[in-house]
Amino acid sequence: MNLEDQYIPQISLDCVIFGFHASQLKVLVLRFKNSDFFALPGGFIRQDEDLNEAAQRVLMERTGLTDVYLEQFYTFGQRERGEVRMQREWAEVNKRDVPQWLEKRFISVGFYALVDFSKVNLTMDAISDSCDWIDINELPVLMMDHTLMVAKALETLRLELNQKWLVFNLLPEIFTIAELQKVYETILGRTLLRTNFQRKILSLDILKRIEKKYTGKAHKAPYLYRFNKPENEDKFY
Amino acid sequence: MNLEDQYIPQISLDCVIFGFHASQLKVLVLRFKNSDFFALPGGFIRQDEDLNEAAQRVLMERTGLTDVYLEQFYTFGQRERGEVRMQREWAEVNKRDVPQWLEKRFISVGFYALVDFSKVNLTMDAISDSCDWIDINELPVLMMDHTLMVAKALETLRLELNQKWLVFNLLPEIFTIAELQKVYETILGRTLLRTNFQRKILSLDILKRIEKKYTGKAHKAPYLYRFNKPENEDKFY
DNA sequence: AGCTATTGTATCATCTGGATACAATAATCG
DNA sequence: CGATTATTGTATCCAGATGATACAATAGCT
Repeated sequence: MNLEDQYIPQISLDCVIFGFHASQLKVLVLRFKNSDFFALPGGFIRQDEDLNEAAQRVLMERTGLTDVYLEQFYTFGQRERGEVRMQREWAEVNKRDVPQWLEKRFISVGFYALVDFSKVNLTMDAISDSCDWIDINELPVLMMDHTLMVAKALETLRLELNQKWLVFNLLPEIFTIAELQKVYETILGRTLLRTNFQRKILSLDILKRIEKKYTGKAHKAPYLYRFNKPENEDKFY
Repeated sequence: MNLEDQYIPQISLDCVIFGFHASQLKVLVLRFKNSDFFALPGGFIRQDEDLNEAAQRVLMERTGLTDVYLEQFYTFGQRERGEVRMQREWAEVNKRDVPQWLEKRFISVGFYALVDFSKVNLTMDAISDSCDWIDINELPVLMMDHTLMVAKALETLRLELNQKWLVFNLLPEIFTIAELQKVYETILGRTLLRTNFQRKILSLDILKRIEKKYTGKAHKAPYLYRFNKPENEDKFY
């Protein structure tokens, strides 16, 4: 069975995978073998597969992640997204032919994912030789329109931040309010007043207080919390 | 030149076109020749054409509309969107063969458009024999997943309503605050307090008061306004 | 034991939005 | 022709949310 029969031609998907670590918002970026080409993890859609399922599969195959918060944010359909040239350059470097199937123009559906950094166990695939978390403010130049994709994904994330309970996907099960606040601040790109943030978050009645945290630091220990999803999803903020 | 060379295979796009008239939010729906099949206006993407341009073109070709507020809202990639069956049924009714090209599974990018009802001059295409504005609450059963598309488009519209200056695309150049309020109410699906709506809208500093309206009605005449887009797009609501 | 950095909570002022009141006014009706 | 009616424009009161500041509690350090 050839590629054309197995996958839908001229459509791809790419994933902007967000993680949070050391007070920084990070994106998972692949580096192609024997090259300085960086790209987002992406893949194709099988003929007998739902688009959204394909995204889950691609994410799994290329990064080992499963059960991830994953959502479409935009479909990139520029005539000249740059793939062909880039693919060729990469193929030259690697002394391989680009399959004819890949020569054509592609339309790519962009997904963004939110993952718990601490749970990620990266697996490498055949073409990429490194796969790293990179601070959103220190991204290298990415292949094709992938830089635009990250920008657009972040924009969507900011917009949806206060519409859905997204942030908790970026945190471990248990966390402090200070950590939670840091996530908000990093995504929004601005600082928030600690006391008011605390009041607001607690008033939402979505956090379950667990116990005191042993910090080992020379100051009062904060409480630990767990996200407690409310039954009534209707109202928000 | 055959279809396969001209258009990207297995990708389509569909448009949910919103208009406002007689205090109702309406959607433009096509009815196929010799059938009871209703569908959204849609089309395909040329090999040498941007996705978003294709949407503008399709809109133009099928409805005569140009310069329209048009935006992606979701990409529909269910394995079984129902096209094949529906296409066949329609083809049978019309004693025509479905081109092989169309037999395959399609992924469709959904766009929504906001148009000034008063400016629309509908033109019919070859396959549809009627093209009507239908109240969003009185839609017939639509082909494939188009009913879902309308629902998702409306959801997006509601979300973006307070993020961007969308509503004014649905109104003529000049309007009263009462008319503006009616648009908000219809989209949001609930009534708003007149006095507070007026205060809020005027405080945003986006309306230019023109003159008094001669109504011919037995009561105080309202002012007319024009939308005055602010330079600073940053802050909103 | 006192110091320091941080946390948890209270409080005050300000802003925003819901609700009500009321004067202004353009036609119509008696 | 003045009273009536429906609607518009604006003011005001009140409750709840948010911004800003104050301060006591506390875990480890010196």
